[in-house]
Amino acid sequence: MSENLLPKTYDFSTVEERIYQEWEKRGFFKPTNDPHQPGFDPDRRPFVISIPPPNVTGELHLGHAMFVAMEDLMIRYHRMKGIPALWVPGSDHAGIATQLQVEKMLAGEGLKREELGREEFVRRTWDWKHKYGGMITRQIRRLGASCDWDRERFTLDDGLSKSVREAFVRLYEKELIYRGPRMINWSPGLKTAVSDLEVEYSEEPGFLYYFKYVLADDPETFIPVATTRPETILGDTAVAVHPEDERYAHLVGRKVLVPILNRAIPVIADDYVDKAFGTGALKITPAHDPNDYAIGQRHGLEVINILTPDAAINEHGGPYAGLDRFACRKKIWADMQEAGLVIKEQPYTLNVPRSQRGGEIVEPMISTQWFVEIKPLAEKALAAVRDGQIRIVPERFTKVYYNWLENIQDWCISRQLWWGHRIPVWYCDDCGATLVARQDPTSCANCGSAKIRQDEDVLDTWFSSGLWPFSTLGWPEKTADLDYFYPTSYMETGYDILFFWVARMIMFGLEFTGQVPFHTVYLHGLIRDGNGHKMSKSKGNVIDPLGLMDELGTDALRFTLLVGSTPGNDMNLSPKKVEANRNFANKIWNAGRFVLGTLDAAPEQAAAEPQWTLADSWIWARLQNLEREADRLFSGFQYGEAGRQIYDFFWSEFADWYLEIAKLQMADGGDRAYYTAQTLARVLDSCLRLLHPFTPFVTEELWGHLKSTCQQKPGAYQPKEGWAEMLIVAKWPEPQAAGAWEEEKVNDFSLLQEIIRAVRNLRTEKKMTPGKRIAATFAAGERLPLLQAQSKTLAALAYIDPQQLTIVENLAEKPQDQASLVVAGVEVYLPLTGMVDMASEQARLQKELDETQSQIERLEGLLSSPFGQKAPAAVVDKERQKLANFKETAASLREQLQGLK
RNA sequence: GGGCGGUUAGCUCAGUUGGUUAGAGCGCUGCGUUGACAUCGCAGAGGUCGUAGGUUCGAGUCCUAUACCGCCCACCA
Repeated sequence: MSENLLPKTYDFSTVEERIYQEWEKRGFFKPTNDPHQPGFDPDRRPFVISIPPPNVTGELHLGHAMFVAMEDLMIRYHRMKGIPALWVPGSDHAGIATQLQVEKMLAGEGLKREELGREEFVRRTWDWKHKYGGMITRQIRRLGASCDWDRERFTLDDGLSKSVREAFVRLYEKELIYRGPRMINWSPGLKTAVSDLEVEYSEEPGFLYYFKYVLADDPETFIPVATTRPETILGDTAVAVHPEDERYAHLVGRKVLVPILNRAIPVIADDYVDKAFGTGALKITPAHDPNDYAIGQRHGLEVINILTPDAAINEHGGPYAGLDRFACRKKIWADMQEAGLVIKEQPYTLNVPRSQRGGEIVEPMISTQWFVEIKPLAEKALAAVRDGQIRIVPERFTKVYYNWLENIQDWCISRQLWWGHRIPVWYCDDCGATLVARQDPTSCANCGSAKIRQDEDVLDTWFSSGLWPFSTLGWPEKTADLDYFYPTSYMETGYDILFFWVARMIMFGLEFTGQVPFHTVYLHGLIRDGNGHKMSKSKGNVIDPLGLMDELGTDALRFTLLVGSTPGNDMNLSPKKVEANRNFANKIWNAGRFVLGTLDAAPEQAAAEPQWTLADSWIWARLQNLEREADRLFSGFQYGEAGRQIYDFFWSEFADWYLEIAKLQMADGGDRAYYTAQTLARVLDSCLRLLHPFTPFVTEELWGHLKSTCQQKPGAYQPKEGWAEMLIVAKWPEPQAAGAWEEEKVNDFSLLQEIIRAVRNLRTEKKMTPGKRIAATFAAGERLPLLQAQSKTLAALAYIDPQQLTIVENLAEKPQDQASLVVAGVEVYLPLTGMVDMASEQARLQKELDETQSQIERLEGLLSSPFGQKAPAAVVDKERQKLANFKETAASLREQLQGLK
């Protein structure tokens, strides 16, 4: 029993790192058909995933753990199917996040970004990246990620920077990139423009301020106007009313005076105005409101920007210049009150736009920025999903995707940051020319002047991430990798970045490579805490995956994430669940330990052809069924359900039943023991394979022991295709069509289980000397052959003394003073120890009979209803069979009741 | 304003071509430990599947309406 030197409890802490290094060292993370290796076969199609690149600033959170677990499962599954599998890892420079992080670090040294200057700041950010950037990838390795680390990329490395440059220039040359003043979202804290997607709206209490716009030539007459942002009055260039609003019709065309500043502005009429809202008159600030901007365009209004980059009032604000926007709001309102211009203020719920990163209130502002004209790209991206070139899982997200792309606005791609891909545009100070170039120019292509300077801005981080599936494979170079591995297969990520990232990859992929970047988008849900709340540092409910792995093991965490989630649905994670799955890992370990022990004890050869027992056939049939189910569920992306079924099979069927029976069969010795050991090893082997994509470490470790045990022992189990080097590259169990014999074996065994459970139940209920073997009598009727054949198993699992076990077809006389029951037509009698409580025994049987009787009535009703005619014959037969069984049971119960009297 | 998801056992959730007694884990109750595992075993209690209609021989599953919770998009000052 040498193998039982294995520890009684699975100790993941000594296993995980060793196994991971072994996999990596032996090169299993690399695709088996690599274009860089001799013997490469371009016709063997690969399976490819590009990792969603985590931020270099990142620390592992459960969102990362989720996608790593899911993608690793997908990769391992395909790898085991013999498909060359490539998982390209990497990380994202994450412009804003990283810049903020480094600024925070510098602040600790009392330094400011502006004081250091751009060049020095970028240098320090690279230092920071080199120092801490590896942390996230180390943590991803801990999760067991089988990425090809030799192909690891960073969005700001040379190759990817080249891709970004190429993409920008191509779009510019196609006139799909332009620069100009447009309404953008300005983040005053970050001092940069951000895209629409980076703004989040939150409902917050505020006020609606009502005030007077007095006529320029008649101070007694005014138009009442309401606003939520009084400071924007400083930028007003018109007051608008609805054309059909008779209250104000006579004032259209007149001039009114901007409060405090006393600028005269026109009263205009525009359909946009809602007569019913507020006062029905709308102040127009074209520079600081998107709708006002549109109205301003229609009416040729002046655009007055009143804000500085940090959202203080600028020189256009007259006496308020230099004041912060919110200080100005208070001050101007107080001043207006004094001037008698205020009507009232009313509590009002605002929908405040805030920066997704910094959290501060974002200001709509006219600013000169770079944009991608996105409609032409969006159309192709829409078509690719519509015509099925790309499938989104779960399917409902296609609608969301369509909706967004159909209403898409031009994408603001410039950011006023220092960390990122600098916009490849130069301006000539001498001739004013704009130069856009793949190579950094040293002089003006137009006039030859050396006095050129590069645009200060960098690109939105998502611009480079949008290229990720092909830039990581070498694009725009025509590399062997790009040729072979592109388009990739699945894009697996959270639904929260469907627009940010997925849609942009599709647009860019089609635009730059003429192909879809992947054919399937699999979206997982978000991880919430045990109560369904979003995890956040401020709430203090963040669960740290590293802590969970330390405490409960990587396999437990992975299994929890994979099995607890369904596509596109959020999941709540609690440590309790992970603990339960730690127990499962331990169960696998111990079942494995037992099997290894029996293999050692088994004979080295058999004398004859196998005579399979019912249990052998049953477990084999169930395993085949499991393999078919796993295959069906995997191809339908139902990984969670597949995991659950494997779990159930392993624990409730293999461990709870077959292992117990195997102990008996081993005790028989000889051929029985030999073939039992074969079955044990075979089923364990298959289970480890099926489980490996979910729980790679414990299965690999155990499989290693299984392999060496079998290899050392003559006559031991061998997989059909021989032993693979390690489980990670072992063959995935291919499902076989169901054999005709399977159903009968499964039915017979189920019946046996039912009888055993019933006996155990009765023993418990009657409190019959626990742990002691008892006598039993079975009147089996037509089940006689089955029970006789299975008498040993029956006795052992139902704790019956084999010497006192009686199995007959029918009893002439019902035994007296016995507890009895009927199950599936088999009558069971157990001697009652102690006092026979006739009354309670009678009551119990009567209750049984009543229940059976009501089932009979239910089924008779059902069968005489139209169901009997219209339902398929197979379904009806099943019910008829049930009815017959119940009737048989009822008859037996009645006899037993008679016997008691 | 538009769209989506959820509502199933005390708690957290499965349940994908509609098949007739609805499942798991945790928790709970009772019993059990010299041989794979107490991170365990055996047995048990616990649900009119949000509500109201409809389709069907048959609905947790399909349709319609509705309530509550959550999310996304749009951004009426």
